[in-house]
Amino acid sequence: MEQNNIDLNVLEKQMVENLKKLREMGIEPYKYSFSPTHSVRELIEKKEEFVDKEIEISIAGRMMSERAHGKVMFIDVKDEIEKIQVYVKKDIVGEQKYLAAKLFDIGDIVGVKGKLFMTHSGELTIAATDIDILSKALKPLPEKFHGLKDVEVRYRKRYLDLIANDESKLVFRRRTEIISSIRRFLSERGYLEVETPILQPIYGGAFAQPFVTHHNTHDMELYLRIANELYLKRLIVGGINRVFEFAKDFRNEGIDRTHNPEFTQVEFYQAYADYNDMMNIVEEIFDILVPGKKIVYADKEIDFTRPWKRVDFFKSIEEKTGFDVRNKNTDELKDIAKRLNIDLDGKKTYGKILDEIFSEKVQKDLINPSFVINHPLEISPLARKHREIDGVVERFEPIIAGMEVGNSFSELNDPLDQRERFMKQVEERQQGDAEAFQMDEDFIDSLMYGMPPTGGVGLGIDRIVMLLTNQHTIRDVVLFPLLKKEK
RNA sequence: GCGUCACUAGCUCAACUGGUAGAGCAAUUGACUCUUAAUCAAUAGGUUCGGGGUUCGAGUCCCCGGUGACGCACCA
Repeated sequence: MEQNNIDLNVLEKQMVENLKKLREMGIEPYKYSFSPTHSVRELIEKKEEFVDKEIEISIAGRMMSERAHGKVMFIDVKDEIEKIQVYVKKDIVGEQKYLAAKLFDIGDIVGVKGKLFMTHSGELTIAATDIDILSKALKPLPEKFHGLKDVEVRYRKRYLDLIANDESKLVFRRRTEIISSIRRFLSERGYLEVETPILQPIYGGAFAQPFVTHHNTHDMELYLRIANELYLKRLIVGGINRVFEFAKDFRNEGIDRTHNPEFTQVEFYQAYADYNDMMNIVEEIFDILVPGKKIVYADKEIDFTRPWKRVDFFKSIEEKTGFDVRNKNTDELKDIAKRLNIDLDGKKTYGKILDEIFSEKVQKDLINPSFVINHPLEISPLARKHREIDGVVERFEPIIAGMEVGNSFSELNDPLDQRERFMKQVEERQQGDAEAFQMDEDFIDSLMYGMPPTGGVGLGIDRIVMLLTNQHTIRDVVLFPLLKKEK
């Protein structure tokens, strides 16, 4: 304790000093509980019921600022986002309480009892009959006017960001509302919410490198899931005909504006549906999320009016570039990419080159919500072959503001075809593609018992929240984004 | 992983081509019984991210390291 004091700066010393003085006055600065009669928001909403009435109300919250005037002081108390002014008058609360209140610091958690009135300047205010400290702060808050701007501190100490920046708190409230809306939508349509393993002995369902961990008792390697697709499909086999899960997935990859190593997806599967049905459902979900149809994201207006544009993978490339990239081999694709001035850098595989051409020439310009449909078979090992077009699968990706926000297929339910696709993946893995799939015999086994025709969708929650809150980095919609260790 | 830029008081920011590190808020003391970015007067607060170097002299220039932001790569 004594040693710690050496590190304290002047402000912190002062706050510890105030704590001691309060204890000397017989006031315990860390109370066990307090029962506010109202939230500040309730008082603001129902002020007519209370102003100038003989009704004693109480609130609790954090002291955000203080204006002392001799024998009177004004304190702003904030409980969630809403703030209310408290009028503390020596004549009303008494000498002892007033002296104690003077020892409170900005940042302290206080409980206030009193009656509501309007000041001469028209501000809703509690005339305190009693004010008590509930929890003493020992470090000063960020400055009141400019707030907290240092992005590193905002991410490392999110609590300070939430205290100082209301916009930040609103983003996270909105995030929860979005998740609740989607959950309600799916539940109302008869989808069963389930939980599937995060620790998986074989990972799959997406192209990504996993985080690896170890179970001591069984002495086995486990992977943090990169997707939950293969488990949800097992449940479809089991006769849970509509199923969904909000899942934290983990991918051992780089971090940028749209990628955090752990992120949230909702995946949902519906038996007897195909990808056309699933496109309609995705549109319906956004009907609910964007009731006004239009939003502004990064200064661009985005119109969610249905139906969204369908953009055929190969046709759109041909329209944009004049090149038909179907049925080309890897070398031919490389040549086309070169002629289109696309820098392929490290990209070598067939799928990666195709995807790069698509991203550069088509996807970037898809601002209004669009479904990219009918992807190449080679890059879609879990999607079933298109019913009419050769070489492509029944798959779509919703693209909004140029950003991929999901992925969906008519699910491959032919176990023999699935085994072949896995074999191809295993070959690519052997050729050094670290993101290729592992063989999953247990999953194929489940398909052998018969999976109904099924449509499945995965939606990236973080990116959807970014869009709907106009945030331009995933870190601003994830409460505790991954950062390096300090020091 | 690579490149560019940033890091100064608790917070938000200054400090010209190298020349005594400053302001506002927050804090302390005093005045003030309807203030609200309260006001007035005074006081205190710094390992300029860390380490090394160049120099008479480094917040400023050079090197190494740390953390972050942005871009690139990875994430088909």
